This record gives sequence, C-alpha cells and structure tokens, in this order.
Amino acid sequence: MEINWNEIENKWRTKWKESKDFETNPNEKPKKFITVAYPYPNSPQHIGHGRTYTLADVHSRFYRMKGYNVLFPMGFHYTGTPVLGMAKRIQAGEKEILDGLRNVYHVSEEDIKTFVEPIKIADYFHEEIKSGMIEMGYSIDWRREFTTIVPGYQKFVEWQITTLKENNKIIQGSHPVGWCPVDQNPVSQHDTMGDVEPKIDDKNFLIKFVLDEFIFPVTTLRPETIFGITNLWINPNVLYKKVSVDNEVWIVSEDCAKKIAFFEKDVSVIGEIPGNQIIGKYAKNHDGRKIPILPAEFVEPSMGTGLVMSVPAHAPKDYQALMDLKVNNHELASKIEPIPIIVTKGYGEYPAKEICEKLGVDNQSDEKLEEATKELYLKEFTDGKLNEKCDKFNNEKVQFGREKIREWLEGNNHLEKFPILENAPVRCRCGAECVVKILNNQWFLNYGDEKWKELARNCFDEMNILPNNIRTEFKEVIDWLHERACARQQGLGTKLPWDKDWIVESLSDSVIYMSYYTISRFVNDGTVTPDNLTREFFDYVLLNKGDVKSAASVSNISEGIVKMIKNEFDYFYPVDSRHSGRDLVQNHLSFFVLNHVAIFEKKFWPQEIVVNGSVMMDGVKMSKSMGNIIPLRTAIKDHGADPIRLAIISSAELLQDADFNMDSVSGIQNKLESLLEECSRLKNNPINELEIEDKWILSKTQNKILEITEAIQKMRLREALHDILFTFETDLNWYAKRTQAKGRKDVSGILHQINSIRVAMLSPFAPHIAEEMWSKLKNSGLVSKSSWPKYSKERVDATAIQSEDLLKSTIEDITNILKVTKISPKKIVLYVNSDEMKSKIYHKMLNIMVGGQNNMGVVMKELIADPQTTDAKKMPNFVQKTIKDLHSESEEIKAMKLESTEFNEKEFLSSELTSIGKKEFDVDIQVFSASDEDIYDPKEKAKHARPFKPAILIE
RNA sequence: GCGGGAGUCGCCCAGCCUGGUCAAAGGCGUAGGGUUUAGGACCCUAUCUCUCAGGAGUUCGUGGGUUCAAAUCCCACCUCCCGCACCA
Repeated sequence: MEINWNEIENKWRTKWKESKDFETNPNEKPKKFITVAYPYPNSPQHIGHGRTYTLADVHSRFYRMKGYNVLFPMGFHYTGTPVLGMAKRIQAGEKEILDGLRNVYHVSEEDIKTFVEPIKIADYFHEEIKSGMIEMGYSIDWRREFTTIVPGYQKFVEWQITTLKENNKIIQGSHPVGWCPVDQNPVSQHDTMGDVEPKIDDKNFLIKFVLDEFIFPVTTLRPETIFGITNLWINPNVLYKKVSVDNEVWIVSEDCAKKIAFFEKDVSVIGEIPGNQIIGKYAKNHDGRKIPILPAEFVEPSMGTGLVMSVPAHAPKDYQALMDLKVNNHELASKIEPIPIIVTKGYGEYPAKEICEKLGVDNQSDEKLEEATKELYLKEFTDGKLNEKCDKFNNEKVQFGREKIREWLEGNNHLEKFPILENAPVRCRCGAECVVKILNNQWFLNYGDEKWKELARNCFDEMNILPNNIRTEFKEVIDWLHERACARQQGLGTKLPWDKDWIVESLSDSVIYMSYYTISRFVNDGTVTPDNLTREFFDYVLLNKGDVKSAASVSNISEGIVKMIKNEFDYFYPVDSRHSGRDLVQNHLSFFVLNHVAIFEKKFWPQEIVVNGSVMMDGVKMSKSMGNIIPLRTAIKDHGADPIRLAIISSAELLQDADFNMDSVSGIQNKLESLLEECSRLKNNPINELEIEDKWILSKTQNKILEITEAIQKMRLREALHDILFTFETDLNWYAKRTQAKGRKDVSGILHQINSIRVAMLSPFAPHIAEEMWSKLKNSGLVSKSSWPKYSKERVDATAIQSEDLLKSTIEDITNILKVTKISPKKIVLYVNSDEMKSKIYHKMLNIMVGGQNNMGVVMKELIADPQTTDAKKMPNFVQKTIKDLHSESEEIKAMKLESTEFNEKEFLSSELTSIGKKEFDVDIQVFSASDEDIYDPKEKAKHARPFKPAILIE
C-alpha cells in the first residue's frame, strides 16, 4: 500500500487545529510546562534543528495522554547580530551568501531583495521555521508566540535586567574585545572577512622595568620567569618610540604604541630613540636588580612591546642569542650565566641548553628554535616545579605558581594584561585590520559570585537532568563560570534601561523568558497592551511583590486582569522540562538556571533539563559548505513528517549524535505502511475464551506497556520506539506461529486490542499516521486525545509466560540437537520430569536463586538445611545442572515461575507442542511422563528429565 | 592546560548508571535458499572457534584489582573526539 503522507498528515493536522487541542489554559488537571530553546531565525530549520523540537513534542504528547494539562509554547529569538552581518553581505552582493539563499534555501529573488534590512531576514525565516514546525505536527500553543523584539517582550527584559541589577548581579568592568578601528565597533565572526572569529589571547602579559626616567616594558607568556632573568633584549635595527602613557613614559615599538592606544589609556608619542642607543644600559627589575640590555635580532617590533626579557636557562631562543653573543666575544654577554629556576623531570640544570643541543640548533635564526621552544614550554608548564630562586614561590608547580606570581606582580604594579589577537591578522568586512580593544564600561553578569553559584548548585541538586550523566558537566560549568558581558553595542534587542548605549546581549535576554509565555497570550489577544506591563505589574505577577491594587492602578488595568494573569503564571510555573541541544550546556542552560535562582523564589525554579546531541548526515556533520543540509520542509514534502520524526528519534539515544540517513527513513516508511495495512484488516470481533497463547501475548503486551512507559519517562525515546515498532513484532510473530499451527481463526479481536494499544503508544512519536491507524481500527475519537495504556499487574498471567517459555526452549533444544547431529527426524519423543522430590528441590532452588544467588555451595547448604529438600545431597548432579538452567534464565521468568500456580508439564506439552512441533519439524511428537507405565524409552533418556527441561529422544 | 566524552564479535552501533537474563540487540556487509522476464525490491536461514545430543572454549582498547560472578564496579595506562566564552 502506497501512503500519501502529505495528504494524511494534512488531514489530521486540520482536525487538531479545528479542535484547538493544543491551546492550553489553566484548569483543574495537573500541568506540565514543557519548553524548548526558541530558534534564531537566520536560516530555515534543517533536520538537525528538528531533533530538539521533535523530542520535546513527543514528551508533550506523551504527558497529554497521561492526563496532564500540557503547555508547549514557542517563540522566536530575534536578538543578536548575525542577521546584521547577513544584511551587510547581501547589500554588498556577496556571491557566496546569495547562492546559498537561492540554491540551498530556495528563497525567491523578490524576498532576497528585501533582505538588505536585517529584520526582513528574521521575519522571513521566522515564518519559514514556523510553517515547518506546523508541518512536523508539533503540538504547540501558537497563541502565545512572540519575537524578542516586540514591545511586550522588551518590557519584560527591561524588568528582568533591572531586577538583576537591583539584586546586585550586574557589575561594570573592563573587558577585551575584537575591534574595528574604522567602524569603531566590536567585531564578531559575522563582521569579519572569511567569517573568522577574532580570538583573544589574554594569557599574555606586560612586565615593567625601569630605565632612567623611562618605563621599559616587555611582554611575556611566562611571568614566573622573571626570577631567571639575566638580561633584556632589544632589536638594534629598530627605531623605538618614547610614548607618554597616562602619567608614565614608555619606550616601545611603534606597533606597540598603536595597540596600547586601544587599551583605554591616554597615549601620545613624544619622541623616538634608536634601539642601538639603548644597548649596554641597565634597567631595574621588580626587586631593584640591575639588568643589562643586550642586542638580539630575533626580537620583532610587531610582537608585544617590541622588547623582550631573556631567560636563557629556560627559553631556547634566549639561550641561543646569548651563545651567539659569546661566540663574538661580546664583553657584557660573556659575564652572563643562565639562572635556572624550574626543575623538570627528564631535564638537567639548563633545560634550554639541553634541548638546543639535542635538536642541533646552530644560531638564533635557526627554525628548529620554534620547535624547541614549544616542546620545552609545554613540558615545563605541565611537569615543572619552581626552585628556591623563586623566593616565596619555591616548590610551587609551574601551572599554579605562574598564576600566583602574576597576581603578586600585578598587585605591585609591575605587571599588566596585554591581550593580543591570537589569529591576527583578522580583517573587518570594511577592510581594516582588527585590533584588541579594552572596554572599561562593559556591563557584566557576575556569574563568578560564589553565593550565586551555590544557589545554582542547590537548584541542580534537586533538578531532574536527562540523561543524568551530564549532571557533572553542569557542575563543572558552574564552577568555571565567571563574569560574563551581558550587553553589547550593536544588534537587535532591548536597550539597557539605565544605559541606552548598550543592548542586552542575546544570551542574557533569553534566560527566564519562559515565564513570559504565561503573559504573552494576553498581550497577543489585546487583553493588555505593552504599556500596561509596568515594573509593578511584573513584580506582582512574577514575584508576588506588592499588592494587586497598586499593581493594577499603576499599570492602568483592572485588578481582575492582573489576578487572571498571575493565576496563569502561578498555575504553569515552574518549567517542568527544558529541552535543548548539548551545545547549550555551557551557556544557555546554565544561565537559565542561574538567572532563575537569582530572580524567582524556590518554588518556581526549573524542575528538569533534557539535553540532546546533534544530528549527522550520513555520518558527517551537517554544514552549509558540505552542501549536505536538508531543509526540514523539503524533507517533509519528500518523505512525510512522521517518517522524519521517527528517523530522527530512532537513530540515537538522547546524548548521542544521531546519524540521519535516507535508508532508515524508507525502512520506517515500510514499517508504518505494513502496520497501517494490518490495522485496516483487523476487526474488533468479540473475544472468546482465552487460550494459553492468548493469555501469553496479552501478558507480554502488559510488560511492553510497562517498559515503554518507563523508557519514555526517562526520555529514552529510541528504546521506547524500538520496542513499539520492532520488539513487539517478535512476540507477535511467535503468537502468529502458534495460532496458525493450531489453525485458529478467532484471533482478530485480540490482535485488534493489542494493536490499539500499540498505536496509542506510537501516537506521540508519529502522531499523524497513528491517527490514521486509529481510525482504521475504527476506534472512536482521536488517538492523541485517548489515554495512555495503563499497565496492570493483574493482567499478567505468570503461568502463561512460563509455559510459553517452556515451549520455546523445548523447541530450541530440539532445533539445537538437529543442528548438531544433522539428522532428519522421523520421530521425536519427550519425557517430562515426574519425580516429586526433583520438583520440590527445583522450587526451593528457585526461592534461593531468585535474588541472584547461584553459588553451588550456598544453594546446597540451604537445600540440606530444609528437611523437605535435604535429599538434595543425594543428587548433586541434578542440583548443579539445575543451577545452570536457572542461571541462564532471566530474573523475570524466575519470578514468574515462583509466582505461578501448579503447572502440569505433560498436559501442556502434549496439547500445545504437538501442533507447533508438527509445523516446525514435520513429525509427530510424543510426550511421556518419566513414570508412565507405557513409556517408550529405548535409550533410557527419561531419567535425565528435569523440571522445565524435558529429556528428548530423536530418531 | 582545564573540563567533558568515547574505544564492543568484518563495518556502524546497543548494552555499562542498577554486576548474573551476555557469545552480547539492531542495522549494513557476506553466504545459501525463496520470489521475480531482468534490474531492483522483498522474505527465510546462517554469520567468534570447536562439537554427529541440547555442550565446551576464547572474546567487549591494554594491564591490574574487587567479587562466588565483570563488557558492566575500582585503579593505572594507551588512543581518539569535543568545548574553553561575550558568540547564536
């Protein structure tokens, strides 16, 4: 049967829409508030984006069927800069981006023309993404939709950021950023040529020496080496500048003078001095020692200050430069000996000397020096220890000592940060070369605050995190977080209420917005206007601060409306489940928790976080440049929404990266088609007296309900789906075999019942086709509104399960013998145990072993201790073999056997095995009890029979 | 460096949290059979080694340990992947 997916899906979507099933208001039922990180609309969503939303939708639909009042809303995050960069590139007519829009995203020329305006881009993709979400069948309450630049939301963010500031969570400070000197703006990846992120290295430092009336600053990555300094290097061929910096005068290279002008310092060049005029002078270090200044050509004026300090014991370049001078009998240099300050395993006193000799370095322009430097720096950093020359830092490991020395020097005004562009040169789109600028008036959220962190930890401790093994990662993130800039100078968004030069940064205006979903529907339907959303209003509704009277009067709305909105918030909050991709663990999800604990009282703290991995396409990462992006809507059109949903879910468990491929989609299509076909065939006939296999399959169905429900609760959707679609099939196949062998024609009613349960459980995963199946089964109403199948232990028939199990294992044994012996059977005879003592011992052993005990000694001891079974010591062989039998059985079966009532093996096998055995092996099967008078037992097999393990004779 | 994660029977990948149901699911590949005018698609069977009686042996990166029992817990080591910020 060919399925027209789009047609079926459309049909059911219309039904859902008409019945307003997903529009959720407070009612008397328990609620679940499930949210997903809203999308940033600068491209259509592809299959990868679909994953998080699909998982959340399954989650929502599941709880809806479980009887909860589920709110699943959606918004759109316009805040940020990427569309600005896009608009600029489109304005400039850049071929790459235009081709992408045309060929990958299929945007019409007309629409592209409007894209010179950033908001038009966002608007376009907003609609595009929304359509895709609807087509995927997401059960979203669209009445609550908003974008982050609508006035109501901005009011909310203003309130949020003001509240944070008043709670002392926001501080001002300095921060280095990538900066375009021409545009006078910070640059991010989207603003640069080739889309490179300007990387700032802030592990670079400037150390001040004093040379007469001047400051002689050098730059270094290793502040700890000041203890091993022997001299300073200057390039004799460079013309240095005398520069007034605040109230000091520095000698630096011209390049450096330009850089520090962006460090919020007062900088002006007041003179110059050739490098060779400084050679031979002395500069004083932090403890007043006089350090000679020597010439070295490797010193580059573009690096740092253009001046370098020399640590010949540990820096290969310094060592080699010193050697070069000594070879030329430089007078000053010949008196200098390296001062070792770090002890490292595997190296002697002078590591730099050793490594230069090992690599065969010739002179200071030797390329091998780079390699030597890299190797030694790393080794000394990871393994090295500071020695007694380092004064109070003696014995510190370099990794920790470096930081301490830095702090100490900085405290004494001998050291400053000197951030550099790690991946220079980075060019702005305007063509200018970017620099590092230090902003002194940047606003930060003070995530480094220990008290704040502690609150967040409390929240995490009580929160459900799925999968749980990502919990440690959150702990680490909280430990590691520190101040984070929360405002920037460009992009879409909300202005800082107290400093209108700044816009609230996009990761800071998206942390507690879930609460706004409880308000947005009243803004959207006109109950309130953005002007009504005053501070007093939010304080009352969200924080229960103040009283309804003044909140209403200040906001200029009725008390009834304020109460109604507060009621809505109180009903839906807190967030019961927050879904997001794993890439947001380090930022959004952690900020989400931090901001909630900073603003809301404890009962409104988030309850659960669900994190999922990303999606690969045929085993490789999806990327525009690879051209392997499939827009979600295209995929839906080609394959149907449900097959895509299932393919995404079935390809990986939560945190795993899912590998999406078209083979699995068509496999799923086939599966669903045959299931639909079966549903059309099944009649809801009355069910007659149940036979043993009926009881078995119904019991199995109960077990499946239990397993699947538990799996979904843990968001192990892949496992659940797999059970619904495939594992179920194994049991149904066995059932079919059994009923066919018996020639039964009356099973349609039972299969109808089982498949109804199956379809109901499939419904959250593949909602459209499940509706279709449900209607083909002629069940009433919508399956999405039916209730989730309930597990009841009473409906599990332990005897049926153990007897079917006996049947299966007996057939397996016969097959096994046939396989090994390669004989074709003419006659099969079974002998079941009839020894009462064996049965008694067997039961006793079940009792002993059901908890997992399987030690022969222990089992035997317990058997002998019981007078009923003390005879067990006469048959150790039997006990040992039985231990093996039971050992290889599942706990579930063991428990079943223990539970089940008296069971007659012979009767069961002779009535049931004959039919199925005939079908399987095409011979008649005879069953004897070992004690039967008329037994046919030419090979004396009967005595080997054990309970649930009949002896077998094949001729 | 700091932090997180992974290494499973030809390949991909489940199992590990909660030890025994594990020679270890599923998919691909391969082999044999069926169906088909052919290609394709589909169905059945087999797929660590040995074994003519339902059995035995050796496996889950390497080496140790805990335990009656380890793919699963602990320790060490090797290899690989990812994140480190003001960016959504």
